Amino acid sequence: MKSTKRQFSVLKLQQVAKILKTISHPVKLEILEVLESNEPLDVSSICNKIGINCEISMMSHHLSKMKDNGVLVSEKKGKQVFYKIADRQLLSIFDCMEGCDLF
Amino acid sequence: MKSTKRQFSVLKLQQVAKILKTISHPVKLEILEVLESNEPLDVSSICNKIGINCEISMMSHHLSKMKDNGVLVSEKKGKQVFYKIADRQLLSIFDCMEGCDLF
DNA sequence: CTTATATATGAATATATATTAAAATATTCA
DNA sequence: TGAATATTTTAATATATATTCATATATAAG
Repeated sequence: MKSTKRQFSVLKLQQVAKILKTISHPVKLEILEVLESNEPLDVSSICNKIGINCEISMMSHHLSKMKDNGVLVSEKKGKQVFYKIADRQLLSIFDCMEGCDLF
Repeated sequence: MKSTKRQFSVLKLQQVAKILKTISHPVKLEILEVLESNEPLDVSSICNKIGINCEISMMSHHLSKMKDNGVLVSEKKGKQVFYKIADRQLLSIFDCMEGCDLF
C-alpha cells in the first residue's frame, strides 16, 4: 500500500518554490524547451529559436537569472557563452503539464 | 523511437506559465500538499494545518488567487467555504520535484 | 433583531519581476 | 592596435506579487 501523504519540510518547499518561480514565465519555459533538444546552445541561437520577437539583452537577463537560481549552467567558448540545463530531470515537469487538463 | 522534441504553442506556454506562477510560493505549495490528503477543507482548517504561522486573511488571499487561476475550486456550506484541488493531476508536479536533484 | 463566527475584500506598503535602452566588457581578427 | 562581434551589466521604468490591517459580508444561533 502506497501512502499518498507527503511531508515536504518548509525548507524544501522554499527551494521548490524558488525553482518553479524561476521557470514560471513563457520565455523561460521556451528556453528550456529549446535547450531540451539542442543543448548546449549559445545566447544568440537561443534567441533566434525562440518563437517570439527576442532582444538579446532580454534573453541574457532571463538566462542569467535561470543560471543564478541553478536551473541552467554555462560555459564560455571564445566569444560565445553556451548554456545547458543543469538537471534534465527538471524537464519531466513538461510531462506533468502535457497530462494535465488545466492547461 | 520516441521523439524528444516538444512543441508547445505560445498560448500553451502562457497557460502553463500562469499555472506554475500561481503555485510557485511556499504557502501555496503547502496548501496543495495539505489538500492532497485532506480535501475538501475549509479555510480555517487549512490555516491550522499549515506549518507556518498563518493569518486567516492571508490564507484567504492565497486561496482566492489559486481559485481565480483555476488551481482550486470551492463550495460554500453554511458559514464555511470548502476548497479542493481542481485537477489532482497537477499533484504529479510533486513527484517531479521529489525525483529532481535540484531541490 | 443582535451577536458571534467564517470568510472575503480593499487599501497601503514593501518587495520582486520584466522589459528596454545604453553603456561596458571580453574576445577574435584584420 | 583597432574594429567587429557576443554577451553582460546597469539604470530606468512599469507591472505584479505578498503581507498586513481594517472593514465588510454572509450565515447561524440565541
